[in-house]
Amino acid sequence: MTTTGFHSHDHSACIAENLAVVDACCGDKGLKLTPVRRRVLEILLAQHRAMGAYDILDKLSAEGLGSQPPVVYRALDFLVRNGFAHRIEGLNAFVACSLPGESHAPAFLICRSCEAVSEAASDPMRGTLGKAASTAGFVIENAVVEARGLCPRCAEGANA
Amino acid sequence: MTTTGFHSHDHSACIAENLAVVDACCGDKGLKLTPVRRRVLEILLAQHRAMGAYDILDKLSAEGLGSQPPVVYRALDFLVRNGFAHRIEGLNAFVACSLPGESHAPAFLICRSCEAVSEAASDPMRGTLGKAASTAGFVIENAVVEARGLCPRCAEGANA
DNA sequence: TTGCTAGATGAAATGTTATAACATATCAAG
DNA sequence: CTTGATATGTTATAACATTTCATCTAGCAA
Repeated sequence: MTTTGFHSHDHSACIAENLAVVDACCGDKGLKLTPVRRRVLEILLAQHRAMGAYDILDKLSAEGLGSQPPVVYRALDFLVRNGFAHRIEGLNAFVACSLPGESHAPAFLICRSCEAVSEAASDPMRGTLGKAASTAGFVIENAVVEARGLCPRCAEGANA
Repeated sequence: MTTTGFHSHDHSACIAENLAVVDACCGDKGLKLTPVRRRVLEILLAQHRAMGAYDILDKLSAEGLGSQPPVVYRALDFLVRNGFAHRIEGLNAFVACSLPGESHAPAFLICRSCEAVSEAASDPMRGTLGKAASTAGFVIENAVVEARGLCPRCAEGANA
């Protein structure tokens, strides 16, 4: 079980490595990581938290990289479609993917206090949900799994 | 494993029974099922599908029961808080609860074709997600589990 | 080189979902 | 009949997302 996001780490290396993987992946697949797309990914990577599209847009436009909603939504769409970022439905917000290039059935642990987001592998077809689906004759194509609660740091703070 | 919503049934009885349970439940807990709240629940019960707040609002206002967004959002808030309805995050929409009065950790099967929604019991603390959380030291308070795909009827149609 | 094509971007307007803020009504308890 | 609590009505606006159309650029074929 790999989860990332709640433990401390060399964050600039983490960003650099993620970007390198995405770069390579785009090269392989003939995808273009244009300046806007790259910058949006960098903004997301700068924090292991969910950001709203308009928060990202504020940053972008401060840098002169486009100032209208479609600019950021198009970039996010590219990143999400290609698995470099994920949408958090429960927050109407976005996070960088922790495992770009890997196959994806992500589940999220979202801290309600600090809004940090951690990504875990999941397997929606198994367990209760899979059974319910097969009983009902339902064909699962994808699943949203988002747990909310307290991250280790905030849980500790809450007890104090 | 109980799932509801995809099989055919006596729908007017299904509505009546659900309302009766909710009525009783409100009586027990001293909650008021006012006309607006009751009507919103009826509108949701009329179909085993997710409806947007503004769709509901249209119906309400056609009947003279309040015509502004807060009216419907407040009614939905009441219904969701008390477990008589659920919010579907992936659709920004709402469904009536299939098992009002029961304890709740619902998971949803949502047909992308006809938008029918079926509710299943889930147990987010178990399985992959629970393991990931305990490994990370994350305390889950609640979870959103929404599977999208094709319901039996639509799956059959798609194969034809 | 020219010109075609597809994908990416810029910009304006609009659509959709949700809440803030404040006023009013209703009703049961004292 | 006042008070306090809860529910509603109403206006305005915040927050999130898409449509539309024009323009630009890279890659490529004639």
